[in-house]
Amino acid sequence: MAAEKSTRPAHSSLARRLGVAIVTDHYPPGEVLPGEIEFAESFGVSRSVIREALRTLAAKGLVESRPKAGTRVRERRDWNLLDPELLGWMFEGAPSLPFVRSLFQLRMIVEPAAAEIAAVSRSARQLSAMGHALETMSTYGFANETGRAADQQFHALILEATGNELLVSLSASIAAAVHWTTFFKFRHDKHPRDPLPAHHDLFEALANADAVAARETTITLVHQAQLDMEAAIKLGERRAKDSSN
Amino acid sequence: MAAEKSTRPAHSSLARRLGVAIVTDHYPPGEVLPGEIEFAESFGVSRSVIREALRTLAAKGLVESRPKAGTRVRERRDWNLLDPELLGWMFEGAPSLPFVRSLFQLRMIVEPAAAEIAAVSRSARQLSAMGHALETMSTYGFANETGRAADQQFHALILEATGNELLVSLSASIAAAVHWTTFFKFRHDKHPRDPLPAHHDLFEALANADAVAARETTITLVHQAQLDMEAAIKLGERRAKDSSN
DNA sequence: GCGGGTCAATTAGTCAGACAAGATAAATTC
DNA sequence: GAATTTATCTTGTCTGACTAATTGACCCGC
Repeated sequence: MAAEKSTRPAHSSLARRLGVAIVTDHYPPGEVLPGEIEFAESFGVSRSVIREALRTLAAKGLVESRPKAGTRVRERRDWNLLDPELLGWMFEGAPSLPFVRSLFQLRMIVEPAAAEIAAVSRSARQLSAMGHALETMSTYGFANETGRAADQQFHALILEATGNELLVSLSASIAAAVHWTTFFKFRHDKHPRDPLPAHHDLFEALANADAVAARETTITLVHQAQLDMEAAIKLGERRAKDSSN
Repeated sequence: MAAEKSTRPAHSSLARRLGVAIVTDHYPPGEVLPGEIEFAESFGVSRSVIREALRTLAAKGLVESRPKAGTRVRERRDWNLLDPELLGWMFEGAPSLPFVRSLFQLRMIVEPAAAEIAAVSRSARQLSAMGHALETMSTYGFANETGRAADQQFHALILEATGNELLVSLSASIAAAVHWTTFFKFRHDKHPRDPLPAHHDLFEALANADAVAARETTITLVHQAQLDMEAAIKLGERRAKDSSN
């Protein structure tokens, strides 16, 4: 019934569908999925398709297949939660408050430290690219898709400036999740605090190669995002409760 | 020629083989892999096996398949470097110095922060489990497999004590890599500095709920591991150069 | 009655061959 | 020479069959 992705391989759509079903606890950990033949028929696809979808999920640590034992959902602690795709699936449903707090705690650890490093190792070229992204953000704002893209670009440039590819990878995962949280946020509340001034402060710190200021401004930036996010979640929960009563 | 895993699915072994080949730059980014039929024949397997292996790699961001265009290796920045399996593959060959430095920089960011959180939120039960792991480490040492397992257990408990599942996931990835670096280290140098005293200090800080001390001792712990690691790498490089001359 | 070993049933794993769909590159036409 | 059409090449999907491994039940011996 949902608008399926037009020209996307069936195994890919199916992997996504099953992945979302698993992370939303439709198939709880420990549960054994139906056998491949039966499972394939229930989705109207061939066994090959189901199997390739399961391989994708297995690669992300979601499931585990063994002959005779069948395919079972692995414990949540075994999931590769930092997989960008997996994080995206998490935000398909309404993310739980503890999970969002975990996410922001991680951001609060990683992003200030990254900004600190970037402040002393950023190149002039990267700095100018950041300036450009910042300008685009100022022009379009955060409600606009172009503006949000510029925001992500801005943060991606900071991470890239650290010269640490693991930090880049980690941030890419976080960014994937943040993209959804941002969308989620603006879906509920059209007017959160304006994050633009803080971005300008951060840019200035990076331009001045001021590591301490870069750390501080990033902390306020993330903290502000967290407040907006939590407010949006609580608002969403209140609305859900109202409509159910 | 290498001792293949005995009873492991062919698609899994193949995924590993191809994954290692890609991360060791045998198939550089941008390169188009041979067609599935040809590729399958060259490995003596059927198309299904090759396809499922490629799905696994695609799930980790290593490759990308499109009809007619073929399957090509994606740019390194698109890889999910924090995938535990992928990280393991990285350390199949000799890891590059910059990569190892990235890894330790990340550890230096995450682990002290995690220890700080764990110091105030660890339960009594977790604390006693840590004590037990520490004792096992003291008994068996780091050259022994049991001792190394206890070391990993010790650090896993700290992360678990943070109550942040994303940190747990991140650390699981790092631990996977550290497992290899430790192995790599002891393969070259039988007698690095003894990390046990630092572990005892960390345990004491956690027991006292002293966040600052937990952070500090973790920093020295990671720093020490980094020094040992870099020495081992340089020693390895020197030996490689000597034997090639 | 209980423990261990044996055997059969079930399920993932693998194989072969075929057709469909889509994208690229070549060929053709204007 | 450029745009359009055609050819073909590769992944995607399906079918149906066989293989192999694990599990769980059964049976035997203690």
